[in-house]
Amino acid sequence: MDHVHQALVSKLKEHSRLTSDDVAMIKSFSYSVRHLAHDEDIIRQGDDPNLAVLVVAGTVARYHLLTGGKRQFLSFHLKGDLPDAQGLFLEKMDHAVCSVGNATIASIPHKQLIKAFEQRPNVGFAIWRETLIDAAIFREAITNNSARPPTARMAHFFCELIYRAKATGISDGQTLDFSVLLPQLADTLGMALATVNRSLSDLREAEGLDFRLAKLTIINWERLTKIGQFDPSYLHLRKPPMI
Amino acid sequence: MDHVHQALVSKLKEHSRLTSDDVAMIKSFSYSVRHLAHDEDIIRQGDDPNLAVLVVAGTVARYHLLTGGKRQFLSFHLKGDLPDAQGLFLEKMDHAVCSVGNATIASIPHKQLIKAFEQRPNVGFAIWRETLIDAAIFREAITNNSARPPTARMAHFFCELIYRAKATGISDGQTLDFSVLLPQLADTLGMALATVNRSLSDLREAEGLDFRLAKLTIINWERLTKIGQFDPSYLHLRKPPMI
DNA sequence: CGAGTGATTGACTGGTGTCAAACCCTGTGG
DNA sequence: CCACAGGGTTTGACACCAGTCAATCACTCG
Repeated sequence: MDHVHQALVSKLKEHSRLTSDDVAMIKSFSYSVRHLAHDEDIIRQGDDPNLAVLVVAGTVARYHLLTGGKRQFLSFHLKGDLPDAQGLFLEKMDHAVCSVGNATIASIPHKQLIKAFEQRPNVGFAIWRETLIDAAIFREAITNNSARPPTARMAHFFCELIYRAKATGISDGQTLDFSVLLPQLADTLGMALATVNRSLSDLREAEGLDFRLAKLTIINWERLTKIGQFDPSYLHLRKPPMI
Repeated sequence: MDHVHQALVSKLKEHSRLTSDDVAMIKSFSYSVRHLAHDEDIIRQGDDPNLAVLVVAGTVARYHLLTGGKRQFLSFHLKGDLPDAQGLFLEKMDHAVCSVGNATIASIPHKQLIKAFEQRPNVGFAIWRETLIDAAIFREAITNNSARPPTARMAHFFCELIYRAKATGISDGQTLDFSVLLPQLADTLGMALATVNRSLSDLREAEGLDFRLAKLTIINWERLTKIGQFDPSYLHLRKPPMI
């Protein structure tokens, strides 16, 4: 099996059971690959795509474009994620998708996916579950950005990120390459650039984590989860990774 | 057709096309009805429900329970909504569901729904679409609570609410009974109670809306959408209502 | 070595949270 | 009929956190 299909199968297996027939169905998907530099738009707000994007390497983000040009980042996606699965059933994109750092994506025609869902409902249910976990992550983001003070908010954000990275096997749970810039972090967490810096140095001094030069390093996981009040149950993983 | 089935069919038709066979399938669902007073929990965080909740009348809310007892409200659901459709495919509830004011709900066994999806994929796709719109609403909430100042945030919140109410036919677009209390509004929008009051009186003075005694009144829709930067396209309705 | 990009720090301000008091309305009971 | 209690709302005073803006620093690349 090539690594594109493998990425998708592994991701779905994080939360769903797949039979060998299900896997065979997934293996039959055709796709085309594309490489991206930093901050390239993959899909724009208002588009009506007929391809589904699968992250193969690197990071991809979703964002709202606001009046005035400001962006609000909504989520970040790692290897195996389908950042625009919603495009399967909703005509117009209500947000955009872009690369964060160098990234590689594969595009799968919607038609093939829909046909697969009709033939093997279980494949559909797995991807449905994927989109539901997506929604759970959004809910957590609402809470994070609305109810937690800056430093806890920052801590929680990185807890989720490294936890998901560890679950998909692209991180050992200690370090992660994550080439987001600080102004983008500000547009993710709903805080000013100065506050991003202040909370990052808070977390450095508290010996929770260190984030600099696009490299995240966990110093003390216990402490970090405590600061960020991080409880991973909302990620609905069948086998939660140990960090 | 009784009004419970009708509520679900109408809701799904807001965004999806259903054949008469699809509708017949939905009509076959059995259910049980329950009446609720204000602020009763319907499902708790951590539950593993085997019934899906359908709002028949009144309002239902979802919320996160935080350490310390504070709540973060995530969304509000009106007639026809399935506030815990995610329970269909995710084992443990990562949030709770409760009533807001008097409400009536119907519960449909998961098994019946899953069987329906297998027999008629199109019914599954319609409910999948429903959950995707749910996710779109969450995304908008992230942006609203993270990127908009208090008054705009409040305006946007009520714009969405009355717009959705109008779409499902339970409001004329001018007034709506909505028995949320101000402290709950604060826990929804991520602001202090004092700020809730300040922005409500801002909107009153700006002649955008009036909200008092659990009754929402739109004074000037144009003005309100402008203040809240409200663009309803994220709700993905086939026939957007005119207000 | 200089330019450029991004990170960091500092001074300042204003908005938002906290807290407490006052208010309003409704329902109840003397 | 009025007094009172209670829940919910509204207002005010005040402190402080977080936003804005500008200057400085660090690093990379030409």
